[in-house]
Amino acid sequence: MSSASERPLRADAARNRARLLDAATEVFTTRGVGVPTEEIARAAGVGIGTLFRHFPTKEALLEAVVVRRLQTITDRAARLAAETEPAEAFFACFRLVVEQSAGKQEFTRALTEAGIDVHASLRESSELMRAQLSELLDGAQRVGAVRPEVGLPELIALLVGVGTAAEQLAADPAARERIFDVVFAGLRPR
Amino acid sequence: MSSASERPLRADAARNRARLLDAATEVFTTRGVGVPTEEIARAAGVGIGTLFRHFPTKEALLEAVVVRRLQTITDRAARLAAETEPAEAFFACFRLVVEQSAGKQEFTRALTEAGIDVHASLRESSELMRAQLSELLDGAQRVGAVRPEVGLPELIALLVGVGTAAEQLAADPAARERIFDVVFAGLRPR
DNA sequence: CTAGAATCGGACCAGCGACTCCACTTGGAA
DNA sequence: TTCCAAGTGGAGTCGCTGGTCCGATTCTAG
Repeated sequence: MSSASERPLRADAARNRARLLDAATEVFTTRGVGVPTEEIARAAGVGIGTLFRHFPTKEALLEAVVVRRLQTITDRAARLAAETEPAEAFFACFRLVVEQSAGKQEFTRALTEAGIDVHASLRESSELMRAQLSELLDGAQRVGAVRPEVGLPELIALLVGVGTAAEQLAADPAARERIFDVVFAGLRPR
Repeated sequence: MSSASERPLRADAARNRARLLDAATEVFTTRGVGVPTEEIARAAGVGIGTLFRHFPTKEALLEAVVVRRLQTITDRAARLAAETEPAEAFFACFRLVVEQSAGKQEFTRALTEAGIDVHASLRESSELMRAQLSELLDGAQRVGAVRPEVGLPELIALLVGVGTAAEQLAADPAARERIFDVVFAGLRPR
């Protein structure tokens, strides 16, 4: 519905917008939200003026990046959920979410906010994500693959937490694997 | 040794220094590292000049706060380790560390850096903490209370991760308890 | 009690980074 | 091809924040 309200962008404008989003994703995720806006413009090969024409605020840009990322992940999760049986789908998605948000404090924070408060545009996509996660959790619990007393908030907290943990072990994949082992084992019923 | 090299502070100066540390701890942990230095001075009831006299840099102040916090935790952990048998000590310390660093991104980051790079003063106290943790882990593993394949880096990553997770569930102690349940269960051998 | 060394405090400075403005360029409809 | 609305870019504005300076204000030794 939002795209319906916008008149179509001129070809070059659309290209620049896309470039900005890509550059912002890259820069924000690798160097943190603290980087000057100008860096992003430079990385995208456009002027700062152009950046602010497309995104009225630095925050708006960040928001756009996060929304896009949330959507991507939700989509993949949905596909996984549809194609795999519940238990496997649940654990695969857990991995997916953690891996996709690895090294990305911003995204982590976005997830965090999913449980607290968000701007309108974020609200929608994070709601979708929550729904998807809830469904997966439900399925896995029904099949007895996950302890019944774990709720959605705990799942989200764990996702964020494991994401943080994994981030620290970026250099050591084997150790990261052990983190998954531990948490997955803990999630299963005794 | 560092206190030996300093001449004793004048009474009021010492008081102000302590106030600054307390205020900084409070403000940093509740509102993030981003708060203006001046706020801290105000919270401590001193002028900015005084703040910078005691801590030449904002970073130095943060460092002092973190060092103090690390020491406190390490001390408590050591006491726990001495007074309790290994398995219980390990899990109690896990809780202790997580709870003490809850809501404190700065401290979390400090712990993070414990695995990466740190300034000289931090290095010392974080090294002590690491040693303490290593000892606890070792004891618990020797007693068979924790999977043998979990190493110190994984433990630290988990501490940070669970800290992050717990932070999100600040409003819901029961849910937080479930996080501990899951992770502790996962840490135990099958 | 008093000198003067140690400390205080807040006006002031400098750099940085988000955002504005507008002269200039360009896509694409006619 | 022409024209102009849409779009561009980057110099400049502005507020904020870390950090300095120095006259005023305590402490405390003697």
